[in-house]
Amino acid sequence: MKSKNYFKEMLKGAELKSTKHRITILEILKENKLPLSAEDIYIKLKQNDISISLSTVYRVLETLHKKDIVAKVNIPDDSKAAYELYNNEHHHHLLCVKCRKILAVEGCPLEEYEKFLENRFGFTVKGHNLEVYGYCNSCTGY
Amino acid sequence: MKSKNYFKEMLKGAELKSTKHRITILEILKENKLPLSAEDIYIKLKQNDISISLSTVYRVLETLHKKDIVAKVNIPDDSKAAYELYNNEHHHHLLCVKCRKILAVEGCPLEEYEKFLENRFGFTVKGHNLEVYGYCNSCTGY
DNA sequence: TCCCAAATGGGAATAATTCGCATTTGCATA
DNA sequence: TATGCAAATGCGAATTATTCCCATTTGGGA
Repeated sequence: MKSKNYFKEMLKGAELKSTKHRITILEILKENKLPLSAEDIYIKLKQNDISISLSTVYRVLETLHKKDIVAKVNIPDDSKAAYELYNNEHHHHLLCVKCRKILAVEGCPLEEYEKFLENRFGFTVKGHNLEVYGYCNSCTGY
Repeated sequence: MKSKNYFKEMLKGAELKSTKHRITILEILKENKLPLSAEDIYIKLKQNDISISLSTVYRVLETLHKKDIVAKVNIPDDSKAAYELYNNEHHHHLLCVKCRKILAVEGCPLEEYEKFLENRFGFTVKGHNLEVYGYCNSCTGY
């Protein structure tokens, strides 16, 4: 129940009402380390007998994204958007193009690069999207 | 006219027929340093009085993408895919979230990181998507 | 030149996401 | 604690981007 209050504060800080749906979606995102699509979340909600509209799921995710509470992730060669909490530590994903498994890797190699961009181009970096793809451990060589 | 033959060879190497449409699309991509959407290309073709179907533009781009001739680029907060030639030097984009201008930056900060991923996780890196967003020179501070 | 697999045209179909509007709800204030 | 209203939601329709289907055309090898 701690996270519920935590999320309430988070929403208040973003000037958003804390609704049951928003908090539940945040909790689902928190439990899942990997990015989920709107539909993934919708299905999980239904499985927990929570009545919600798919539009609402989209709206909640988009709202939270605009407030920089959730990240919108583009998985290569996947037509739908995925979302995850900007919680834990900043990380990136390795996508296996064969088995489509996603591996999260803590840390970020871009800090220096972003400073370079600011100095060299006067560009104020706000964030970045980085997805690495290739063959995972099990799929290498096939 | 040189590039035409160059593209013919490129297509032959990829076991693709060299059709007028494919070559024209490659030439459009070559002339434009920045990523273009399927529709952008379609419009450019129409402006040059070239009759083509939008489906064909999509198909050509997707085919060239699968053969690693063109890159499929995800521009943050843009619903459509963009494409550019895997020609010139490997580079990345800075997207200004205010004026939506895109700046290409030569070079890549990820070579070391990819080696690290291979060693640490046994992941065979095939490629990556990196887009940096923020405020450009002119929009900083507003 | 002939042939056939591959490429294309064009409209219909699909998938993901957004919109419109009526209803409900969170929360600030009385 | 009750009230009012802006914000959030439900739900079906609309929109957008992309893919599919199938009849027709075309590139390029024999």
